[in-house]
Amino acid sequence: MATIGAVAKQAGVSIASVSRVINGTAARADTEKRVRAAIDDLGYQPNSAARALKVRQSEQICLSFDDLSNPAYVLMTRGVGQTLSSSKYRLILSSAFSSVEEIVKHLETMGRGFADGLIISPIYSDPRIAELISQLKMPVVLVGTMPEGVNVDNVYVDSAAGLDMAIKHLVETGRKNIAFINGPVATNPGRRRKAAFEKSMKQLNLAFSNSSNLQAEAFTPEAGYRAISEFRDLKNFDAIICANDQLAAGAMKFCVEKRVAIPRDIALVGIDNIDLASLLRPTLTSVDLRAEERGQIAARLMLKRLANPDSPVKKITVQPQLIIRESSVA
Amino acid sequence: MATIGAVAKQAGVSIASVSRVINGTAARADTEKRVRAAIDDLGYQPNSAARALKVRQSEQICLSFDDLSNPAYVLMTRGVGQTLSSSKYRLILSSAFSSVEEIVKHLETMGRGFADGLIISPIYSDPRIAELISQLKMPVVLVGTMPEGVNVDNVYVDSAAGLDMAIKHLVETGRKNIAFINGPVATNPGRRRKAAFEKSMKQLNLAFSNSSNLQAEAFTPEAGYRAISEFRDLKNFDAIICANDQLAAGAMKFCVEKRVAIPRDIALVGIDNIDLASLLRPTLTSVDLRAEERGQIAARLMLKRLANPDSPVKKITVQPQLIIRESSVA
DNA sequence: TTGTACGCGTTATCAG
DNA sequence: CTGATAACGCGTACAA
Repeated sequence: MATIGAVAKQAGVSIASVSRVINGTAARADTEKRVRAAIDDLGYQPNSAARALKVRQSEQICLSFDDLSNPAYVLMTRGVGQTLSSSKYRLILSSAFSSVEEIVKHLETMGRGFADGLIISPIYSDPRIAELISQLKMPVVLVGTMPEGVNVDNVYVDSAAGLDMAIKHLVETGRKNIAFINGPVATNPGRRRKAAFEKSMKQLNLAFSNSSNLQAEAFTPEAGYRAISEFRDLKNFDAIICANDQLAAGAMKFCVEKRVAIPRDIALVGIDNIDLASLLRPTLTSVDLRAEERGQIAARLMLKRLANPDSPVKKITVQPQLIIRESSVA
Repeated sequence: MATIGAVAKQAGVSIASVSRVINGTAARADTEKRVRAAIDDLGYQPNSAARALKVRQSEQICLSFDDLSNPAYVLMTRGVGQTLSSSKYRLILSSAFSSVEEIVKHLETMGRGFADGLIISPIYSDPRIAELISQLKMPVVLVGTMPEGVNVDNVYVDSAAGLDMAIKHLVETGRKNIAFINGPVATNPGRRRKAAFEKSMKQLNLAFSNSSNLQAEAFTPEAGYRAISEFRDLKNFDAIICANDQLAAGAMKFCVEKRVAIPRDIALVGIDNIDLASLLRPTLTSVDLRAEERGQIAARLMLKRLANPDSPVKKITVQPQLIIRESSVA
């Protein structure tokens, strides 16, 4: 590979001049022209390792989350990727964190400086994670619930409000007995959605019990299918809210098989509004948590922070939106 | 951030010794112990830019493809990510290539050395792309159809065989008039699937014409919906094959709305076997192109090539599998 | 405006 | 087995 030295020789100038041309510092017109010609000629590309070593910047941003099999994270990744693609930063992806240990290990490697910033959406809460994030020397944008004691840029979606919208919508359309199929309550979303559900139900004076509140073992369709099959009697309910669309898809599948009519017998509402929601039959009413938009916002926050490291920490809250489809209205 | 020098001072040894301990070269037991203690103490992490500069390796692998909104690529990304996560390599993602220009630009930046290898799945064929890939100094694994004149590791799925399986399955289950909804024929998959469809149809002596061969403007459900609505009369057909599951989902939606019964009036078959296929109603018969597995294989090929740069070029062919579901059998 | 020379943090060579 | 030291390729004082 051609180095800056080779370009300098070819152009008959010093390496300093080549560097200046590349980095846009002043240079005489004809110098610049010769340098550019040499660069083209040799197909020169600045070595990123050398550059990174010198300027202490990798031009890379790391995006970390639990798992790419969740379409909501795919949407987020798309948002981040889109925004980053018009910047100088590359996207490095780090997913598949099945345990707190793995996140901790990953966070520790951040010290190597291979990324200038970290956008992270941790599914688990753990003091170690919070501690490590706080100690990172690089900018961090956290997507999701901020752990205790962490103070970084944050993009947050008010999923409680979303759940509330869903419940109110169901009540307004005449439903009275609402069940909830949650994901693992060991996760942040699981815990938060459980709390939000119970709060809204109480506020609206709606009855609910442990038996109307199921916990699936994952945020997947299969888990949703298994979860709904554990209800003693579906006839006790006229509506089910699922903690995400994938769970809802599984639940819907079960209903179809058991000839439970949706929405006539039971209304079904999901969360996330992934593409799937409009392809199911009946189409699925869902609370749009704007994952792609959150990804874009997170990336923009990161770019701003990188450009201006000392600006005050920002928290951006995204409002969910209820997308009403066939699964909840006759 | 602590440097290797700081560790050396703290441990009372030379930086060379620290380096040796880190890289596992011989060292006396007590030297090693002191160095390790110092490393722990200072929370030292080797700087990856400096290391990359010296050893000419970035420990990063770049995965490039068209677009993350296609679930098949998400599967592939998962496969690659999984395999890479148990290696020392990081995954850098480069998607959203809407034009040949962008791919060319991206390929040119590869010369910067920020990645040790490139796994690429180009949706477009272009001589410039082929040329650039051939000239890259780094290992490349190509997922998909090899362009003319390119000679790199390749993982290939015999989608023609898959299409053939689908057609035979339809014929065996009594279908006679088979239509094909293709994606953009400007793309590699589009072109190949068109050719494969026509070849299989001829071989089986099945009638088909231009009017039974539609071209959607993208590989999306919306495009599938619009495409199927352009058939003059659906009654002319008793089966439709779609170039991917997303197109099929759109087509299915249209059929549901128009009260065309699937599979009674029309059988529907998709390609890719993404999660969606088993969630649709009716569930969708689909040709599994094993995207996730191809991702794993591609990553493994890359790791092998990196470990052994001079081994002969490999081509691994993956066999598709027809997953029969409700949309094609009564 | 241009060129020389140094240093970024590592690894690897070569004497001891 | 260890320590001093020369690269790796680039950016930038500083001097011209």
